[in-house]
Amino acid sequence: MARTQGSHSDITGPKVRDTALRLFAQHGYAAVSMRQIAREVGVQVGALYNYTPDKQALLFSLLKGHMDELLSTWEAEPRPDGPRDRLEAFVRFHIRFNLDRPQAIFISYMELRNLAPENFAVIEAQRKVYEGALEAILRDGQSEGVFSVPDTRLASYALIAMLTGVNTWYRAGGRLSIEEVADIYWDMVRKSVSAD
Amino acid sequence: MARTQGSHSDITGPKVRDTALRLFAQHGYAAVSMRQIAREVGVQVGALYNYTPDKQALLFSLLKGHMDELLSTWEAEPRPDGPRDRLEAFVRFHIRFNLDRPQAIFISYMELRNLAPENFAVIEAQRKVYEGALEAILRDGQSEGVFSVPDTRLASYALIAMLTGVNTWYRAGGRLSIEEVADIYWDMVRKSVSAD
DNA sequence: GTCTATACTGGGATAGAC
DNA sequence: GTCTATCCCAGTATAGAC
Repeated sequence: MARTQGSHSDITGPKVRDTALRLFAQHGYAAVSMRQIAREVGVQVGALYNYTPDKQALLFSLLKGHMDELLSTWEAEPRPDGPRDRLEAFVRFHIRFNLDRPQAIFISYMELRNLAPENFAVIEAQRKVYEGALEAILRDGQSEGVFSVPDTRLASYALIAMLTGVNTWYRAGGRLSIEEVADIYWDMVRKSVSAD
Repeated sequence: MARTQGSHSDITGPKVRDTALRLFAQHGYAAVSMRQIAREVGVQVGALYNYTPDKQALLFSLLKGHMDELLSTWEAEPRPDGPRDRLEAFVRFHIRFNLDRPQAIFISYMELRNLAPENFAVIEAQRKVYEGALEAILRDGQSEGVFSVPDTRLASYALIAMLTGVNTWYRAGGRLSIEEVADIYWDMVRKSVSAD
């Protein structure tokens, strides 16, 4: 049946989020106006406020949705036995997950400072949970004698930064597939913690 | 002798740059207004335009000055013999240089997209020169058999990201000195390329 | 749910007096 | 070199008709 003319909440809603994500990633939250989002969605500015109370809530919703997905996807991953295989699983998961959603990753790193303090606290706590998973793997491996890491905290920071950096240069259709990239990074990570 | 009242170009000029650097790093280029800069400098808005033709030129000037300093300081560093020692020198230089000027480093990574295209091209070219220095070291070490790196290009990206990541967590007065941090990172870097 | 119209605030930049 | 005043445009957000 035909809908009431002008009623498109199931189309416009996602479109607002997709457009905002794309524009925030491209130009930055502060540089993107609600007018611009509306224009690219194909509605008038006022209509946006049916989908978000304000611009800040839109940013927070995008980041929160992304972090929720990151944590739940990671927790649903198979959990191999032993720190060595778990580290490899983390490396491959992180690269794959990040390269699959470059825009969300980008704003998750770039737009943290544009979150209101209470929103920032929520995202920051989720980030710590995720990074804590890596540090736990390193700690286990260290105490089991499978890894040799001078400082597990620093090592987790170093490895996260290294892995996340893939997004700054990787372009789909380049000379390497995601799997090949993951192989190369895993080789460096493995050696850096003296595994195997 | 007393200067003409209200004439402070030698004080105000640097103050404008310092203030802009600090505010851009803290809130982001797009989120900072010329009015805000003027307020914190202690002048009226109109006075700012004695020191920069516009806001964009102010950002570019900060980034350009930073990149110039990076390249000239690196080129003035002692250049040890052999890829292994040159890599160590690069690692320690990068960490020290970056931790010494966190704000400039921060905007150099975050505000690239807010540069006008012609300005972006200039900064990007300088960045490639710097990163090329690391890749050259890796290539030399690989061909001399001192390193084992599956892909020197990727390895240079990976290492740069890892080293630059120090700035996201390091705080002066924390439990580790800059030298201790550099020791730990050098240990991981060295192992990741199978040196020694 | 979307539109048009508008309130209100703040943006970058300039002119001209001192 | 700085100030005051101002131009012009854009921002977020809301009200009320359809």
